[in-house]
Amino acid sequence: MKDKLNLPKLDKDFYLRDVVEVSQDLLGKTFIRKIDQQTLAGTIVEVEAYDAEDEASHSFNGRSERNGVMFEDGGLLYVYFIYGVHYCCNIVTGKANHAAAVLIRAIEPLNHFDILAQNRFNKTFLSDKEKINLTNGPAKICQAYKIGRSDNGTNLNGENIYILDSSKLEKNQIVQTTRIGISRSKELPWRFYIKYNTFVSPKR
DNA sequence: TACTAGATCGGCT
DNA sequence: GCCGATCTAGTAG
Repeated sequence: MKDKLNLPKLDKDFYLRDVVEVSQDLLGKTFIRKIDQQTLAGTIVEVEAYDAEDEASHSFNGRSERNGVMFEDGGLLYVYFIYGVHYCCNIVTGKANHAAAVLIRAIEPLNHFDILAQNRFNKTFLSDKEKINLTNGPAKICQAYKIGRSDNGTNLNGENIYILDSSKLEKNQIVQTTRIGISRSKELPWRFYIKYNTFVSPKR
């Protein structure tokens, strides 16, 4: 566990690549969120890619106040607010003006379960169902790890939020499917998750 | 287990 | 006005 947190950060070049490549390579990597003097860590277990020429992407209709971060160089956090209730968190990829990002859909917590539980359910003793429900969806992650509007645009080479490098998963550990919860470009197979992982989001 | 509604903001036509 | 890269609680079966 300690060892796992001492790995180097992913460098900027990692993020400057094609969004579908980056999304798959993010699976199994360790996400770090420092807040209130604590280092919260979790493994990325489910992602979706959203590309520039992709009708389901927020960037499809051009740059705006909201999606501006997507048009920057890769390696930034894009946080958006949706349904009047939830935040979702993305990793910006590719070079500037190629607006693409990876939606982080599920994380397997590695430490500080009590803090995550407090953030999500306002209590620290959870049922088995609640334990799974901590971080098995994009908005749940943001609630558990306290990611919100003010984190939009955070540079992942900084000290606040970043992702650690580790060896790439084998292809046979990754499942590829269509994306969830969208109405356009439903046919694109750009959702990826770690096979058999308990924290992959439930089907809707 | 399966479906449905409600929450409730802000971006965009 | 409309509706969304969601989640939860409720009801019915």
